[in-house]
Amino acid sequence: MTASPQSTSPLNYKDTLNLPQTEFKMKAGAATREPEIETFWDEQAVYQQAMANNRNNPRFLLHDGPPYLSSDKIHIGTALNKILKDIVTRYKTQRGYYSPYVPGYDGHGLPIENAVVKSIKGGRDAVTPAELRHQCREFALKNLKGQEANFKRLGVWGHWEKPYITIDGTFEARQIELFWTMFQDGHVYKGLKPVYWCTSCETALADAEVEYGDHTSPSVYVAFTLNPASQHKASELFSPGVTLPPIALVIWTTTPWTLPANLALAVNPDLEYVLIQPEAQSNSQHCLVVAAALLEAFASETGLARFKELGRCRGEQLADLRAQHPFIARESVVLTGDHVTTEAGTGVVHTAPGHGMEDYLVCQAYDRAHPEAPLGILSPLNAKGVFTASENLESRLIGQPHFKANAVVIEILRENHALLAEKSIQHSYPHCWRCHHPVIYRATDQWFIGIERIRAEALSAISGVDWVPARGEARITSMVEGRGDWCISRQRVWGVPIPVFYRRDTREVVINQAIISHLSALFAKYTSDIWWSWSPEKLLEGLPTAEIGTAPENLIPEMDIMDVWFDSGVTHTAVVQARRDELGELPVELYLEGSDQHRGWFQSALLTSVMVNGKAPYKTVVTHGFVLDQDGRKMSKSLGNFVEPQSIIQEYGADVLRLWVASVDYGNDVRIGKAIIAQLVEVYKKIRNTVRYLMGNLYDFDPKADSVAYEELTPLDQYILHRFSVVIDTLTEAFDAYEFYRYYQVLQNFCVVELSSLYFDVAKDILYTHRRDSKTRRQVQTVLYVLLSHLVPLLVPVTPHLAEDIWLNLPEKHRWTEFTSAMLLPWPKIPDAYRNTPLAGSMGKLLAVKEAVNVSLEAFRVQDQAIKSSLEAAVVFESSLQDELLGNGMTEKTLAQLLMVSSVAWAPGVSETGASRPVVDGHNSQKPLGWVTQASGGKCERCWKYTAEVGTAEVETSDQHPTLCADCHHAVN
RNA sequence: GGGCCAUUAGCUCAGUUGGUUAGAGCGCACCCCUGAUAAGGGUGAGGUCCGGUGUUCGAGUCACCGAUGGCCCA
Repeated sequence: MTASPQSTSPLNYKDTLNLPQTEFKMKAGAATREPEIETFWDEQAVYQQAMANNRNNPRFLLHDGPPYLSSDKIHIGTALNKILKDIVTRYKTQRGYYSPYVPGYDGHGLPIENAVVKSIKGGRDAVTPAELRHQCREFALKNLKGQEANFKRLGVWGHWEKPYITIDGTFEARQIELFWTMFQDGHVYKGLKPVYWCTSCETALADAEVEYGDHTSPSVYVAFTLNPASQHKASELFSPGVTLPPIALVIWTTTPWTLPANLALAVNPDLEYVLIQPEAQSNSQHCLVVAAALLEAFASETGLARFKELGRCRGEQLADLRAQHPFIARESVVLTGDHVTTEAGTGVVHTAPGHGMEDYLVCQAYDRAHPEAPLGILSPLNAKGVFTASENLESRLIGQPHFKANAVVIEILRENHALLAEKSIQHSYPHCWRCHHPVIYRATDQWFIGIERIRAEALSAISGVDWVPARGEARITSMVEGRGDWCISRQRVWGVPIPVFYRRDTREVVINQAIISHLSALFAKYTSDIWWSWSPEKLLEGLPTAEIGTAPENLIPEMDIMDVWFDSGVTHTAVVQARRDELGELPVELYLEGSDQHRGWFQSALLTSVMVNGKAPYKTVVTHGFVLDQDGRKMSKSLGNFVEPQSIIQEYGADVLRLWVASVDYGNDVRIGKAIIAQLVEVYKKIRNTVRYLMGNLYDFDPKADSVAYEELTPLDQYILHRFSVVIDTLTEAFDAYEFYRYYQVLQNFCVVELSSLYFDVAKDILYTHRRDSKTRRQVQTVLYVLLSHLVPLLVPVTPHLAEDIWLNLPEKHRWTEFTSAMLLPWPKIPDAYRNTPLAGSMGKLLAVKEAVNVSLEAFRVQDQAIKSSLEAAVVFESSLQDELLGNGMTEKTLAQLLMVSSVAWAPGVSETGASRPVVDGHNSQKPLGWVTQASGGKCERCWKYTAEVGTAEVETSDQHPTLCADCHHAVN
């Protein structure tokens, strides 16, 4: 490279152009840039500033549902949830609402307890409950730190200095106060409920703590003979007018030891049942009832060779018949349940509510419908699984462990002629995960919250809430309509204690206002850990015996803890109400969680809120679906299809992940994967480069001094402003309706179609080649500045890092407010004058012509190889179109600019001459609108347009620039 | 096994109360530019509207059955 550039070199003219200048990088460099920006936000306390700015405005409170602290990492679904929330609070803040966001964490519960137990050498028994709780607390707090860092790295803003945590002493203090409130109002009661029980470990097990494995059990068929009144009814049912021998319903069971607790027989209301009479010599003197579909299997299993059918009926007709218990002086009532199937057995199910979950549920339903004669629950076993003395129980059974009781029961059945068949089978059966012994269902004392009394009120509260999407209302309504009482007892240690004592002498429950107030103050100070490490005497120290009701020495503390759903359920009061000075009154504006929370948090919050506050805790509930992989499959270890939010952030940045959240219709399940992220990266770049173009071309523009009045802008300028106003309206509507994917679609479309491919492309010529301070250039810059100043705030809710990166790269003169951070920018409002529908109509026609010209130019370029750049072409339109294409401020010059050709001319009845291509209206191809031809004249070395002026004597003699057109000649001088 | 939901182009989304030839952007292919340059522009090809049956003059849209996937429950 030795030759110096010649004065006529085109390269020289490049230096005379007004090319873009900006410090704003094309590449985001998110991995390093985003954390810098987050540090800036922390240093500037932008969240606190934003809250302070809106402190006295109307409130919009989104109350955070607490993620569970079982891990220090966050799942992609949690990221989706947090980002959605962040989009909402940022947008509402921009709209002027006071919209604080207090992050929450859920820190009690079995998964944490189990994880900690696993890490302890020697397991649960190696440590005291107090020590175990200490470790659980450490574990939860460690995870909180991890999750918090992950959430902040998503760009989520909020009150990170003071989140709420369900394991805080102050929270626990509120929680037992709320328990007391419900207790006082009669919502809390003690009852029996079957739970998985390991008689070897003598402990209750959660569902997650049982493992299934093979087990050998006796399989017996047992006859339950109807009592006399029912005998008559059944007889009429199956065989009217005929006197039948005694009728018995036949059940099948693999747990004969549960027969002493039998209280009912369940049939399926929709199944057909058949009554048969075995022929003599068989081992039954009764007529037998079984499901018709199972008759054949039943006959073969019991060796019933010959029998005759006496009649049939539907299950629901059997309801309310009463049978005699085969060996206890008690009746067993026939009830109906959909859980009865024809998969196995007889279609009549032995029902012992103390020993089976379905049995329990179906009996609860029966008791709700028959409050005058409830069945109740029987479970005559102690913690070791040994039969205890109970009413009418055979003495042979008392003292027997349940697994030995099987043989005794079978013996008794045989003696009583109730045993139709017996054998041994192998089947899948639940076992304890610790000792691997078979487990049983055993009814134990549990604390419940009654639902019946508040069900109607809860349902009416539901109908007053705005559910988004709307189908959520039907979902939670049917769940609340059908649910039973809420068992809040858990036989664990990592949780808030159920704050009651029992008297040693009378076993009476002791709880009162004085005790709760006292405990609450202690919990707030020391946390509920003291329940496990302090004696009742110490817990109640300073409280007069008179206020307790008995001497502290006479008290035993309840050892059950509360269901974690109770913890998180009451945050409306334990957090929002408790911090009402900061957060305001209930109900809050919004709960926003995954759709699984219809059964979880939405419901636990609603029920507790209705009980203590008499209303729903929220005005609106938004739910989102689950995150699946790009093939629509659930993420699982075996498929190895997990998408980690951290890895996306590391590679592409949090804003790309946030853009993903904004791009999907979260009302249904959403997908994520490599290809989807790749697409979002492209869109992110497009938006970023759109802004970069704006910034680069405004470097010499002072909005105060250089702006051009709207009326003096060109039609294209005004059209873009019109389109932009429509876009902002649409985005606002989309955000108000929580339809963020519309934001994504519309914003992307605007950047691609209106800006990049139309306006920016056309404007380049003016921006680069016209004189710096020319009016034409200032017109364009005026529009660019409006776009920039209104676009940045639009980016804040979804891509805050990008918005801030722009703001920090903006020169002082381009900042339209004095805010230190883009996060404080209000939502944009565009002047009404920019809405110009008539202009949009006329410009629409011109743009259709531009499309048609583009097609012709493409053919001219590719097929004819007549041009390369479109500036090498000119367009000759049919003269009659002149009125349509010009006017309204449009001239030949601006029309050529719009079409990006060198010139536009008119000719009557133009026809193909030489190298040319017709311009055809796509919808009406009969006659061409005109023709594209090669531009005539010389190429201006500066603006690259072809004009007759280049090289003419006039230009040549006047200065040193013989290769420039007239316009450039002016611009250069 | 039951309840609820979803399924339109490779991807993300539109498709009015049933009404012409089902749209957009991205991606892809080809081409242009090299003065937004790890950018920009143009043109074009992509659809068994998950499948089947039915209602209707007419179905992506309504009804029923089924498939796949998801959530909740058992």
